[in-house]
Amino acid sequence: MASVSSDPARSERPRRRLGEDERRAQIVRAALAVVARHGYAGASTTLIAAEAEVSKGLLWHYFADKNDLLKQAVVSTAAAITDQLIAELDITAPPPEIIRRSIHWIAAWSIDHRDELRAMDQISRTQRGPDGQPDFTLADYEPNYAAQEQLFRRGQQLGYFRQFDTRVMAVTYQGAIDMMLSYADSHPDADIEQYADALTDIILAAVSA
Amino acid sequence: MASVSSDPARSERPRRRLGEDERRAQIVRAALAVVARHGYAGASTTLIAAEAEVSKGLLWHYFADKNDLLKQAVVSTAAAITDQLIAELDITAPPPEIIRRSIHWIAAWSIDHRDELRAMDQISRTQRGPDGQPDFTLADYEPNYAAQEQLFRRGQQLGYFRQFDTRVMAVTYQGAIDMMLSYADSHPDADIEQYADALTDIILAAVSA
Amino acid sequence: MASVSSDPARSERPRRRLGEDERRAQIVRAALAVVARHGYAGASTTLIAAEAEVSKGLLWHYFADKNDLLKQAVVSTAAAITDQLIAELDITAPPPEIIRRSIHWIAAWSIDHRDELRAMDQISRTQRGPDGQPDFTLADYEPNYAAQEQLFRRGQQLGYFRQFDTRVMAVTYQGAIDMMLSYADSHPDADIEQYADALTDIILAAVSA
Amino acid sequence: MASVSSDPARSERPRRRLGEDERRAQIVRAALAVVARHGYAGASTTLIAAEAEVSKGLLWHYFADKNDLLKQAVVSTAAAITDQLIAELDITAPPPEIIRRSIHWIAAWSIDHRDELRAMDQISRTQRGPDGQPDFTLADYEPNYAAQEQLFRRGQQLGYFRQFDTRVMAVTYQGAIDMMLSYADSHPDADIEQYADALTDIILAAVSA
DNA sequence: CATGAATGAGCGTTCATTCAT
DNA sequence: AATGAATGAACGCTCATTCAT
Repeated sequence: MASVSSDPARSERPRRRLGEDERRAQIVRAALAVVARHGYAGASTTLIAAEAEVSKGLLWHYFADKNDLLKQAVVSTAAAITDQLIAELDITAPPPEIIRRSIHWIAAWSIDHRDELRAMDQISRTQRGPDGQPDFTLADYEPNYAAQEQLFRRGQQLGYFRQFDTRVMAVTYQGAIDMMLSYADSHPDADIEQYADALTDIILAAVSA
Repeated sequence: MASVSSDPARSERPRRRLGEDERRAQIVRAALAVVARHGYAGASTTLIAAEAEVSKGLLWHYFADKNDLLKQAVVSTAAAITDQLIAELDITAPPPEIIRRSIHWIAAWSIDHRDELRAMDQISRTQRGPDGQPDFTLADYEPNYAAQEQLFRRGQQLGYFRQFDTRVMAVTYQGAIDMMLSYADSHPDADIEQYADALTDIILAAVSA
Repeated sequence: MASVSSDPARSERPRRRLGEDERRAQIVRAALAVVARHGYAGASTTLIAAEAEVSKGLLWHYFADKNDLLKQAVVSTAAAITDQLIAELDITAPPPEIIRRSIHWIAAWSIDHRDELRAMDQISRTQRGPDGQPDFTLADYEPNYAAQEQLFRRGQQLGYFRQFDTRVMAVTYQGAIDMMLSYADSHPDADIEQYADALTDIILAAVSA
Repeated sequence: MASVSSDPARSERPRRRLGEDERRAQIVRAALAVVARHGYAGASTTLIAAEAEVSKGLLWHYFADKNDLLKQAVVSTAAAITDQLIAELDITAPPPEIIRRSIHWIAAWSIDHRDELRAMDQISRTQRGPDGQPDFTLADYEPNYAAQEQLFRRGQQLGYFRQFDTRVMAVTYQGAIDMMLSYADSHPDADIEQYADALTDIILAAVSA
């Protein structure tokens, strides 16, 4: 999914003439790769351009500035992930089952996307605008929280779940998922499937009637 | 907050001489304040020195370099917090009670220490050494995890808690606390006492027999 | 010597684009000029960039760091000088004649290149690497010594010169040349042609059969 | 000659109460040692004060500034060397014999004083005043040159030496001595006695009738 | 007299951004 | 459209010098 495949004569510089969207995607991919490898502070535009095999100046053709590039990298990739998860999920299934499957799907998905996750985490936590204010806040999670709350409320209405504060539960749920990913990232030998099982058990115990 | 009183028209401050520990503490405080306000990337030594009302060069009198300063800021402040919490807690109380009190104590404590928390979070998540590796990792949380696991196991032995994976629960618990603090930070109008109540309810539901 | 001609009232220069080699040469020239004028310790990158009429940052486009710049300045200039001298010399002439001509050629040449000489001398004697060891040592003179020794031995074989320690003589010869240049540098009114005559007399007296 | 000998209770800080001259000498010795070890650029006042086991501020009690300290270090040490050499020499001996003995005495002396020599060389070649002009020039060698010229002229009058330019010869002679010391410094395995023999031979060949 | 904490100017270097080509 | 040479502001850090103690 990440590398070029349709390039027969790959000698020297192939004189790419890509459409605008492919170029943007290529640069975004490079940016995340560099942030994952060198950290937010180490991700210079020089490095990103080199990783994308593109000249430095071209970055400013496609993005207003470095902040804009990294912001778009996070936003577009996060949207893609959410889309994938939703496509994967059977939203008519019982809420406990949806939760179980979500946790496991994310756990499995994260194995092949550690770098993107690491990079997005770094950027969203570190980046600030010229005014010094964070570019990303918990407010950006609102859509996720809302969707999650909706699921919890449906579970409550259907009698699967007991009464609890759905807002706090949604926030806690996101935190639990993030911790699972961080934990898997920093404990490469841990069995993430097993972690997902244990976490599912805990979450369901917290919410079940 | 400025200390000059007897020389309003002089531009030079009178060069105070402080004991080593007070100066270190003063600089550490300034560093955390600046990181909280401007973010990790925006926290320049120039800004930190200005915040501490001290000349820039003095920072290197007390700290080997900027990394060292920020590392010590996190470590020393974290130790102070843990000490306070432990002193506050009655470890002979029933485990569910300990959890309830811990959550509420941290929630209350955080109100007066938002900046320190924000700054410590930023630094510990962002800072990397000269080799590019993070200065702080989840491994630094190990002591916390271990203590928390011990509490959960005691609760299980005493029959308060059901059987569950204490390691995953400990990680999830830390994540839930962090999210509470982040949430309170980004929703200044939210009632954190109420949040703490709801979170206690959820956590205890997850672990209780 | 300033190159702007068509915009006298503008403070910004028009950003010239030069070939790599010209720029390097320009910067090297500026570096030697600044070292000659302000000494090694006084030769800051700020001054060098200003002398080259170039932005400070450009230095790091062409040289790894300041040490690299000054090292290359010495090496490339020394190579150019040696090439010139060799091209000038008739190596089939009798050794005494070669010595006479060398001394006079260098004496004459030095008149127009005082600054380069002064600067190269300073740099080669002063500069140290990050490990604290000198960047240049007498070992770098070995090729010169070897060539000079060869000349003396040829003179001995041909019967022009008496027997003497060619190594010590080569070292002494280089020292005598250096002193001539230093003397000329610090006594601008002295007649260097005459000095060269007197030195030739002394050297030939020392070696002749 | 360099270290303290009359200090019975050397515990902690002996609370030295030295006369002004001893203090100056102590600091001068430390300065030369540090310059020899770390080079001119690496010789900070902090290092020098530490080497002298004296507080940093004390340096400004005894010397106007760092330049003054190093200048005095060179001047006073050079004077001491000259005094020693003169005391050692029998100035009534035949000039060729004086030259022979001088060269050998300096060669022998240098073995035990490499560090002083290295340091003095560095300082005298590198140091510049606030105006950018060298603190030491060949003009400072004038007394040496004058004395040396006098010796040569006496040799000429007595018939030992042929006619030659005594000024150029004096300059060359000093250069030859300096090269011997540099050579010995950078070739620790070379036999300096033998070098001195060979150099004497060359010098005498250059001047003898 | 002696100390070393404190200062501040200046350093070498990095890097996002611009713009001549 | 695309390049990368060139810019300049800001950075972390050093160190001779000062001065409160």
